[in-house]
Amino acid sequence: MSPVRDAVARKSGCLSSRNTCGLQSARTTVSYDFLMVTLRIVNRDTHRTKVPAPLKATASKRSKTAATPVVRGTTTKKRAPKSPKPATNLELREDSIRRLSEASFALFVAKGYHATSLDEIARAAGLTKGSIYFYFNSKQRLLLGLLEDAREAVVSPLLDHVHKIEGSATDKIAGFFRFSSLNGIEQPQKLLCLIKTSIEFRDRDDAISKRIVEIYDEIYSALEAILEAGKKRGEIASTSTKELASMIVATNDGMMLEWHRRGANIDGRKLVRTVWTTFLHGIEPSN
Amino acid sequence: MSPVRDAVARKSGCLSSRNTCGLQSARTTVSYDFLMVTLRIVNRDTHRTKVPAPLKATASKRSKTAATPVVRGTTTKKRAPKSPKPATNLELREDSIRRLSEASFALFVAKGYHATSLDEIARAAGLTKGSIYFYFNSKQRLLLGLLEDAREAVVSPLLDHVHKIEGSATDKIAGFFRFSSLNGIEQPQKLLCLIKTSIEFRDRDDAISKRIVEIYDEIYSALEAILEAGKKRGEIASTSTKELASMIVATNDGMMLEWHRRGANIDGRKLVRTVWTTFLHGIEPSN
Amino acid sequence: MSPVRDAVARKSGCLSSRNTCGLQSARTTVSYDFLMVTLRIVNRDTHRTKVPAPLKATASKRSKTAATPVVRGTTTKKRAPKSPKPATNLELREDSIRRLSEASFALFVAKGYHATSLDEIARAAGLTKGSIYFYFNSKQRLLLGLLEDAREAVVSPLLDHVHKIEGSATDKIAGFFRFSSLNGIEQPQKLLCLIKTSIEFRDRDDAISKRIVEIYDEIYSALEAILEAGKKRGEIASTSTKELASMIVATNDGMMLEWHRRGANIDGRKLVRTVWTTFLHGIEPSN
Amino acid sequence: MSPVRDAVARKSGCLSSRNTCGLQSARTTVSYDFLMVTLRIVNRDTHRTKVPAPLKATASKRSKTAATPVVRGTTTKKRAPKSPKPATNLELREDSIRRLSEASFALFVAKGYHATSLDEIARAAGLTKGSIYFYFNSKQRLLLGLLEDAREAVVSPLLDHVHKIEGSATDKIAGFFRFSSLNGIEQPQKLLCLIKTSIEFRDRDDAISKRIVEIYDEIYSALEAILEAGKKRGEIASTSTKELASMIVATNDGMMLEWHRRGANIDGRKLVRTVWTTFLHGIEPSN
DNA sequence: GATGAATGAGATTTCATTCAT
DNA sequence: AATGAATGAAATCTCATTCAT
Repeated sequence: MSPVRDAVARKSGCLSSRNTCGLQSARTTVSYDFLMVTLRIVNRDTHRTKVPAPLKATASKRSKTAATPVVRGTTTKKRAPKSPKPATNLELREDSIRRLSEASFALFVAKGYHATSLDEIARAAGLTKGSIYFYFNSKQRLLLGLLEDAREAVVSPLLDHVHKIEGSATDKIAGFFRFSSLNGIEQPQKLLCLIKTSIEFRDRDDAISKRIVEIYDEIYSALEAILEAGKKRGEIASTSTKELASMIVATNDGMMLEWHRRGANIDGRKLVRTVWTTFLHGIEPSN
Repeated sequence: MSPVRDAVARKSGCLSSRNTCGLQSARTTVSYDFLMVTLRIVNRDTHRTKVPAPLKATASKRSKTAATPVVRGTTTKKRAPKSPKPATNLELREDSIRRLSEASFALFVAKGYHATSLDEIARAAGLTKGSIYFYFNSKQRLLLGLLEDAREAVVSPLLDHVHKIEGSATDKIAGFFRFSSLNGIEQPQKLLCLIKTSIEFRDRDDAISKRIVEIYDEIYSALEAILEAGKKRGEIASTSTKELASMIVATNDGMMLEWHRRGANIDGRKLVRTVWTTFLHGIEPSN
Repeated sequence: MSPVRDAVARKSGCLSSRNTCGLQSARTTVSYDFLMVTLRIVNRDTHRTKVPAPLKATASKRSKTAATPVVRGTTTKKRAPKSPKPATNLELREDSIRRLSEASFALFVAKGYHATSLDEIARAAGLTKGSIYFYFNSKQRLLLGLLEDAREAVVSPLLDHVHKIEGSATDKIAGFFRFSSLNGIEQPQKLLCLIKTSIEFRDRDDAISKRIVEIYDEIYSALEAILEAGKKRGEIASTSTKELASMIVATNDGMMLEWHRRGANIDGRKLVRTVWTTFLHGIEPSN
Repeated sequence: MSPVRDAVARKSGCLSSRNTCGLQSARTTVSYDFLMVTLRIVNRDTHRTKVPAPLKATASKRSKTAATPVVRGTTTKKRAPKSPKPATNLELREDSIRRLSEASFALFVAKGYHATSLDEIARAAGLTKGSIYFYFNSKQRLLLGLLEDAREAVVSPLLDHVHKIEGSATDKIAGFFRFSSLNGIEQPQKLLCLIKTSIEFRDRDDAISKRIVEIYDEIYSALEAILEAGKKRGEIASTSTKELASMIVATNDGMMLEWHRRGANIDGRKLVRTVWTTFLHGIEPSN
């Protein structure tokens, strides 16, 4: 998609599971960092967080309505630049887009698209409503942009990963599930945005619904291809492919949503393990 | 809740999965009645099926552009009664409440709470916004009422059913899952409303969130009790109880949502079977 | 068109050229009442103006933002009912629609469509923005409604009148011009709204442009039919019919706009006479 | 006004009626060059026609969705120069001003002042909003500048021309009308801008209204002087001078607007002829 | 019991304007 | 000379809610 978005997408990969703009309650944070990968990322972020709004050259002129960015403690009116360098236009641009994207991801995931106002997003991003329209052109396009981000950051890597797996169909499915759930626990924002949006925009006839259907169809297609091949090789019992693919997606999404729902009450890592085990061996494993 | 609500709530359990206000596409109807259990439920429903004139025919006295100064003057003020009998006040009352509840369920499931306006609901019910305020007191209370309905029609029977099952913990869990999924496929409206609402209202601090947490906690408690007992008897490997309970809920909800998402593209019955099998035996069943 | 609008349209015929919601400056008032017809109408209006907000039963609950209706001097918060009777819903409806229509006509004529905000209209009508959306569904539809009003109150009577004229084509054209200009001077609001809108929405591709083109085409068609018939009978020199029709419209509209532009600086009656004479005999009449 | 503006204003008289930024549809182009006078004017224009690459080709470096994070990065920062010569600063300056003026004229005429955004203008001119503020200081000043342009290019020559006419008052009036209408058909942009603006800004109290009143007063004064003199010499029937002047302006403006309204549906040349004839001899010429 | 009128708070969107670079 | 980021005020529009009838 757009190179700019691309540029940002790549960077925003480092959106730590911690960096939830203060919008996700503390409890969820608990279970985020149980995996190696997480640590690295959290570290990257942390070391960036040390930078305490060092150089105010970047700042936006006035942000009267723009309450201080939620993320940062310092209540400077000027937005705290994430990068210490004197911001060029391009940096400014990317920074703003990232702020807006992050805030949107966090809020859309926490409250849903319809229940989130652009004012909230702008405030959380330390910018104004106008800036949202400057970068994205409407609330809808904003979400479409996020979906693209999510697709590139979550779906594509997943399908790429699965594609590279060698072995039986079962291996591939297990690999799919493993990769997806670990990634989901690790980088929940984007995956959750995708899942929640797919639920909120079911059965509509707008651009968002269409894009979501396309994205999910990519996943279904990949899974069905694997299953079909597996059937031909006798690795998979010949149940209905479509429903099998749906079952996989259902388990994955259900797990993410459950984790999201219960927040700190459960341990994401353990939940993943439990679902895994069941998924592979059923609830009567001893059998 | 409001006493009125309550009185009606118990009855409205008979909200047939068919009578979806024309809001759910035809596809779902296909897969509803494929299981024995269905029949029983359908029967419950059927005995009220004297009621002819489904909503569609009655509904929307006025067009979409309702309030515009459009021709309307002489439209019949009285709505066509659903039941042919001379309507007593009580019947009128119950009829109106049922219409509103049905319309709300259908729309909240289809579009979500925030994206559904009271106008839409009133229109779909063949009444006016005012009547919603007459029976329920606000949009929030309306949803709370539906949640109560759903709890009584879906959750209570499920837990009752599970409670009566004799056998190992695994048997009970399997029974839970079986009952829930069949019921869910059969009477999706209420269960879906519960699930979708639980996602839309995650992490809030309002009456709705609280009630949902309570309802889900009932389920978690029941499951955890079963699991704990099973562990003591050595029927369940001693993994974390909480996460095990969550896994069960996740699988169940994920399946419902997936079915909801894919609509006519998959066969609900087959999906349930597939999820079942996997749930019991894992994806490597031939083993 | 819609009976409601119809009902209102018929009444608002008595929208005196004086009753300009205080939005047209005093000067224009000067030249309005120079014709017999005017006098009658002005009288009708005047006698209604005596009614000094007699019964406040009608009133709107609260009109905090709704500044007191511009037209009336008394600064009662409640809107002053134009008719003394206890307002039924229908009366309320018609009254509100009339208020909004009148205010819109006045403001659209005075400032143009784009430069007029709905807030201004609501304020001038003594209602709120919301009520505009209750009766009309958007700013665009509001204007479309006004155009319909104008067509029914101005264009249709004009064409009817011309149709009844017996005599030569020249007689008919003269009759057209006479009727239109007298009416225009008498009831300028609607005709001016039509003319100004036709200029403001030239060359667009929206519903308004289309409707205007249709309305003007009615006029062109009627004129061209007359001219063609006249040519056949040798009453009209065989110049191009289309341009001849356009010339007639141009003279008429130009005169209205000029009167509108110069306001109190010129005498509408005299202007009409002058244009008439020139139109019939040219600027070298002594010849 | 700004001296810059002034300097350029005089030159920009050569804004050809053809070079309408692609914003005026083809039809108008058809009827432009049908009169002798045209040729002279076109010639004036032509000698500047070395300038290749009309706006169309150059314009809009960026697409309509300008500010979205869309691919753009490497677009040439520098606009393609209209003149091939190595642009000095002064040339650049004049070129930019001309682009902006042309785009503004075209858009203000096509859509009106209020309905045209600075973004549209900038886009049509191949520049950015900022540049408008660099050269003009606000949207209002931009229009004031255009009005000055129009006055100098349209009104002054007209009055000069009329002043030089020798003969009776009738001759002068006829000359006024002839010159104005031919010029108007030839160079419609500026005259139309004047006329349309005079309608859009009627009755206001801002700088634009005032300037327009002044400009029109110049015309009225000139006409009234002629008429008064004519009356004294008995060449003009002693009707009211003011209304006579208004009639002349009304006919002229009405004709221009009608031509503007009907676009390709009528032949401007024929319309002018028809209006002329009627203006001189009335609709009963055979008499 | 139910309606339809009306409101006001807040949502999305537009846009003239400012300013650092 | 000109850009592009950003703003804030105001515009259009939506919608839950109130209330007289």
